[in-house]
Amino acid sequence: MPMIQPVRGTRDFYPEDMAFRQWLNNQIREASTQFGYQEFDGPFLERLELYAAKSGDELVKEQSYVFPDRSGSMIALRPELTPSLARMVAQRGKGLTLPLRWWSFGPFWRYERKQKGRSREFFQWNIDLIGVDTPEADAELVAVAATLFRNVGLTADMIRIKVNNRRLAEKQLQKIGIQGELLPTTFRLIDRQDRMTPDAWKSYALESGLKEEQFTGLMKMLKDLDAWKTSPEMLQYFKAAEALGADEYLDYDPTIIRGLDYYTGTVYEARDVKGNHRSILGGGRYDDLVSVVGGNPIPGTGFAMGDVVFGLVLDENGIKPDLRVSPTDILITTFEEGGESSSIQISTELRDAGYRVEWYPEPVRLQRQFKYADRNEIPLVIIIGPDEIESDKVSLKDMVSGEQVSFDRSDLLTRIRNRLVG
RNA sequence: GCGAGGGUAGUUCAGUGGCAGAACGCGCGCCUGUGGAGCGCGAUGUCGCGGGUUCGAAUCCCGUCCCUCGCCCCA
Repeated sequence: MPMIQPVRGTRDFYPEDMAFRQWLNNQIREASTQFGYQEFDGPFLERLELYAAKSGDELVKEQSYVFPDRSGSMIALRPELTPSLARMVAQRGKGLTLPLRWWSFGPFWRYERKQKGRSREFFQWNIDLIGVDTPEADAELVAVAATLFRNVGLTADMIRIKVNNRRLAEKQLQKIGIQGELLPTTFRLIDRQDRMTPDAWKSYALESGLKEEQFTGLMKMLKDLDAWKTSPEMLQYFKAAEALGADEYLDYDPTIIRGLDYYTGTVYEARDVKGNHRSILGGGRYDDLVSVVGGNPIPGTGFAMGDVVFGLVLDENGIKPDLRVSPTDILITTFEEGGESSSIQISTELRDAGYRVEWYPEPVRLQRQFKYADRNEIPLVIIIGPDEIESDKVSLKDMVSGEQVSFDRSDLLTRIRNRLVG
């Protein structure tokens, strides 16, 4: 029988992969909770309409896994979390004590062509601050991200967070006569600049309805790295970021505008400095999302970070953690067959004392058993063979130092507790 | 949906018409109850699948499936 293919775009998590996923989850939990954020999660399945309400065109029509359930309702595997969050907030309505600081780490699905940094099934960290519309709130989110980066060893010369503000951009565009219907078009245009050649981009701009002088104005605007100084909101934002210790990662970048329609203020994304990867995280302020799903308007700000690019960037910078896969503290060697062997008895005794213990499940050559302990980086090995049983002793080997001692079996727990032999 | 490159041992790959290979990993021995380093020995396999050309195909031709990378979109 031929091997059945895994579903395209999914990943198998072997123990070593699972160790990384769990490590990432822990790092995310650590950074989030340091700022008082509470963990939550939405369902993995949602009604399709929830996404149709906002995320709009591409994400819903082209990239969602959609299927009818047995009652005929159209169901989607969640492609993002923000609409669920908005729904959950709207549902509880006034019962919630604002502001809300919520975070989540879980799986998402997008039906797209697999490529570097992108898979169809991926994990994402979402974190949001809801109920406040101050620049300080936006700055806090970036500070949480910066905390994670620092904790895992990603320094400011490895990655940058590029920030802009849509209200500022709107104001600037207004000055060159771009407003109304031309505004979203121009945002999309800005978003695509780095993916097109200058010539192609220019003709795309003119086709989109920009006049020649507006195009020139736009070019000038995208090169003005001081424009943020004209925005009180951004001045306040950068000041807060500095107080929060996050400014070392931050750059103002007028070309950052972001594709999603619901952003209203601050927008940002983190990229690796070398530019070898897609964005590590992206987010911003959305001030009327909750009302879209039927609640009272509540402002919010937050971002999402995918696990795939994050892992690639850690790897490239040589700071991906070397994680131990086996949880075992102590391996008990086995010499004899039979259910009542001393090996099993000792393993139970040590487990009752709170240690993580495994016994070698068959009496193979000792060499194999030690090799097994070595490969799994098990720090301690107990040898209990005919010699030990006859003299009522136990031998203990420290796999790191290589030292081995023999002592009375009755001393076992004390000797283990003291760990280092001698 | 469009474009490019691939598929040979567990893994990474070499092999372009004539015996199916290397490295790493794995197993065994040196070492009768002791891992990591070294040396020696050993096992690897539907050459993605189907068809065709040929005395002979991993190699050439046709078809097909799958993987990777890019475009689109995005974490």
